[in-house]
Amino acid sequence: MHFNSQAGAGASDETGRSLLEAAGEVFAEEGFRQATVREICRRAGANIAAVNYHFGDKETLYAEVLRYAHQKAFEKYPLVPRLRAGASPAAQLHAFVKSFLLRLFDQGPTSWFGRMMLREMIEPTEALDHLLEERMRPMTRQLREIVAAILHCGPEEDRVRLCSLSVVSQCVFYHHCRRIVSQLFPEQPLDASAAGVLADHITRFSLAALTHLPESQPPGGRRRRCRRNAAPKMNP
Amino acid sequence: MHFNSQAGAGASDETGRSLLEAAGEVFAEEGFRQATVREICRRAGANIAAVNYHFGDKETLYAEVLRYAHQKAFEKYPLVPRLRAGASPAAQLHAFVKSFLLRLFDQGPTSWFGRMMLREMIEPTEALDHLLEERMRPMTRQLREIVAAILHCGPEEDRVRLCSLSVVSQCVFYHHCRRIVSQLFPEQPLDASAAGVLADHITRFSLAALTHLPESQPPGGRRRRCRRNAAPKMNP
Amino acid sequence: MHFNSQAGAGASDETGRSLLEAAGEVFAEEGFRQATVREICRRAGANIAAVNYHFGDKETLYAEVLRYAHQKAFEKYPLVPRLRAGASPAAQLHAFVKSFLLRLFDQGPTSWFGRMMLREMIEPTEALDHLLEERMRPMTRQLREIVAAILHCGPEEDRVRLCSLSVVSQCVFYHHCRRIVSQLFPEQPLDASAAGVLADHITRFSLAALTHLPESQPPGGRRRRCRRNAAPKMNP
Amino acid sequence: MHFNSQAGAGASDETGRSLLEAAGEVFAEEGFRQATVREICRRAGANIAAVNYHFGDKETLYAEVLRYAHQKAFEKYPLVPRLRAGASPAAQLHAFVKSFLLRLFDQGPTSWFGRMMLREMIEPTEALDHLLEERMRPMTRQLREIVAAILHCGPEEDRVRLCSLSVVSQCVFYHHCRRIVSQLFPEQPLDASAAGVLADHITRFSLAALTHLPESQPPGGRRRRCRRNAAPKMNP
DNA sequence: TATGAATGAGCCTTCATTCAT
DNA sequence: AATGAATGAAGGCTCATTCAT
Repeated sequence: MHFNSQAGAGASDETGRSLLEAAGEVFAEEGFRQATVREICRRAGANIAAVNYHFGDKETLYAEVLRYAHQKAFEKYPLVPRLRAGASPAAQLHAFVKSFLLRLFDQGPTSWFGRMMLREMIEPTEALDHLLEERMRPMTRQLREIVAAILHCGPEEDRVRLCSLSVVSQCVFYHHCRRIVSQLFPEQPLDASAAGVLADHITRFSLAALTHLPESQPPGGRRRRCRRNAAPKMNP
Repeated sequence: MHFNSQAGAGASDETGRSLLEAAGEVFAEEGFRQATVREICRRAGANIAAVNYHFGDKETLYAEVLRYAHQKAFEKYPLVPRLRAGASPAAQLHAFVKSFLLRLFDQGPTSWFGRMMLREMIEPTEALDHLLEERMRPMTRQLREIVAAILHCGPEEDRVRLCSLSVVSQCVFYHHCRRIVSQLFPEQPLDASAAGVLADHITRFSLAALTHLPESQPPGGRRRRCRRNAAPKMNP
Repeated sequence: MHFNSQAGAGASDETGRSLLEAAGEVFAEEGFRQATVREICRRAGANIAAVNYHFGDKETLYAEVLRYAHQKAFEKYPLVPRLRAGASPAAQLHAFVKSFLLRLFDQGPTSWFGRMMLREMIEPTEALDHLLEERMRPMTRQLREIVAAILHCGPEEDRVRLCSLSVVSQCVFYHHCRRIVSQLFPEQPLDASAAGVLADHITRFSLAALTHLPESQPPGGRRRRCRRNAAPKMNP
Repeated sequence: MHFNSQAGAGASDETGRSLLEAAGEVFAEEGFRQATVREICRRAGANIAAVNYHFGDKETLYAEVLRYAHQKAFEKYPLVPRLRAGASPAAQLHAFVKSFLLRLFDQGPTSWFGRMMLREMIEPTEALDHLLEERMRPMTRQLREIVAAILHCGPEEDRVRLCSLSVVSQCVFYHHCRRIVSQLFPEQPLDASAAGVLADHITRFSLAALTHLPESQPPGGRRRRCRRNAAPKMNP
């Protein structure tokens, strides 16, 4: 754990672990810049100099925490939920959305990831780069494949990307805008217990969209069955 | 402009205006807490004490800027775009989404509002309360009415709320996660010029969903017109 | 009133007078250093620059206020209360003490003097010098004469000075230590209404002392009537 | 010494002690509000942040200094000076007055207490409350008992309180008004070396008063032994 | 191996004063 | 004759970091 020590370190990783846990809480609550080393050490029951001693500096600690948080979240809610072989794309989408939401709405240490990512989205840190390429890209790939399967087209088409983002956006939104949504719609539950209901809605909404989306440039042979409503005249 | 003076103030107001503009930039970039009065004054070409003189304190300045930013954004892209009388709900939805996106993706002073709201969502300020109730609620009301018209039901139903949020979530997302999306999908343009394309997609996606949404959890006997795709078996 | 203007000034001394009154309050409450020009101007309903305009600077204003306060206090409670010709020294002492106390315990503008002097005693200002020599010395002279008359000796003797200070000390004390005395002895009234009672006690106490004070070096001929108690053996 | 650490602290404590000493000087000179942390740190040879680190904030430091100053003053000049058993009330009074004066007129660290109390009297701090109740009340109690013994009455009578205050007032006065007295009476020595002379005078003056004080407002028939001087006609 | 002590930059705010009008 | 605007120094305090032990 000690940033100077050789791999394997000493017997007692205890302080380092306490710092990691405490830092998870504080970074999730305050973000990188507003979090203070003092508060982290206080919660970890460690000396004020412990962060610098164990991790070098605040930034390195943050990167470590982000990785740790990601690992925890994806350990509990894996990227690829175990589906029976041959699960339908619709079922896969539902599983994807639900695990996505659970990751964000879970409480305790698991929640650090979602809350830290929130901050990263509007104020990226160097620490994000690695995570994005190594960890996030597979997730987007998976979603694109599910969406492509539903759309019956290749995963690289533009509309697949746009539709994937539309799906993700709904998942992220309920977490991201939780506080404002709660104030504007007090009747809308937004805690962990609501993840199921939200997942159902998001999946249903997205499936309805995906399965009835008019093709931008109708390729010709492909026909939509529910023609009546599917092609809105936007500027009547 | 002076925080002690009555409305009407003096002739010039120049410094106060400079501060407001500079503060808009800085608050949008840094958020309330991380923004520093020093930087604001520096950019405004004003003395370090100017904020205190003109606005009393940092918090009041922030509230003033938020109000100013909101006004600018909604002046340029009004809440209710002028539609021909009797415009179809679909057209109204498209207009709503497009002006929503333009507000967020516009550059210069108009962009402050969206960026400040971003921060407010994860770290609300007292200044938000008033804005939320007075300014945001009408917007949500408008959207609910549009969605309700498409769904052929009353605006207070749960699914109207959920669907409205699904629409908004897509608009917000492209702005909120702009940086991450840009990195994961470099091919996806996300600047102001893309607002049209995004608005088209979001509207098309949402309309497809709204017009084909199963009315609720299919109780079993209920049959959808477009049976094949519309009622996914989520856990096959 | 204007520090630049010729004697006679303009027609409207109004702002200057307001400043003087407001400054009296503030200086009495806060002392010279802690009083702020802002607060003075605020209370006077004047512009922030009014003090500098009318008086040059804070220090000059303070000196002006001190003189003004002294004048007010001694106008209301003159140094030499009108006594019938040939009043006994005891009666004169009582009158001196009482007017001294009234000056200190009076409320409203008259109280400024006592409260400002309080501050001057522990943190003298240049403004004090003039007042001390021109105004205070006559008062001490008067008291010395009264005390000397009671002691049947010349006003320049050491014991006259010491006894005068003992008298004054009691008057000053109840005002100076008002807050602490009030907390330690809540049953002791210390407002303006108590001035009479306090004056009676102080006079009685001091007269008893003065009339029975053992002479440091008993001059021989002079005999004390009440010998028994008057010469305490301090180190038995 | 560190404000977070338990009593016992580290080995050195050197800076904390330096701060305490420097703060004693500065607070005695300037009072709480006008004293600056910067100046304290400068005199202590410590960093500007040292006060915050060692004491948390200026206010806590002040409270600590007040306690420290009190302790120093009463260590050197204890409340109850060692009197031979069965010392006469007069001797006790003299001892009380003398130690009181020595505490005030002593120089160096011992003088902080008196000078800080001076400020507290006209501008009490929260730090005073505790000191007043815990430390000052015993002193007033002691004096009341001495005075009561001289007056041959119970310590709770009104005149005991008034006379006690008359005694204390003289002690306090020479310290409190030192500067003004020195200017008006340059011949009056008021440094530590004068404490003996002043104590003698105050004791003699007070004893004379106490032993010859008319028992109350002479109701008319009541006759004093020393009729000639003791019952002044205050308004002849 | 680990820490209490200390650092100096920087935070927001308030101050008496000055300046252009 | 008078003022609103602006100034720069200084206020207490917090910060991540470093250092000697």
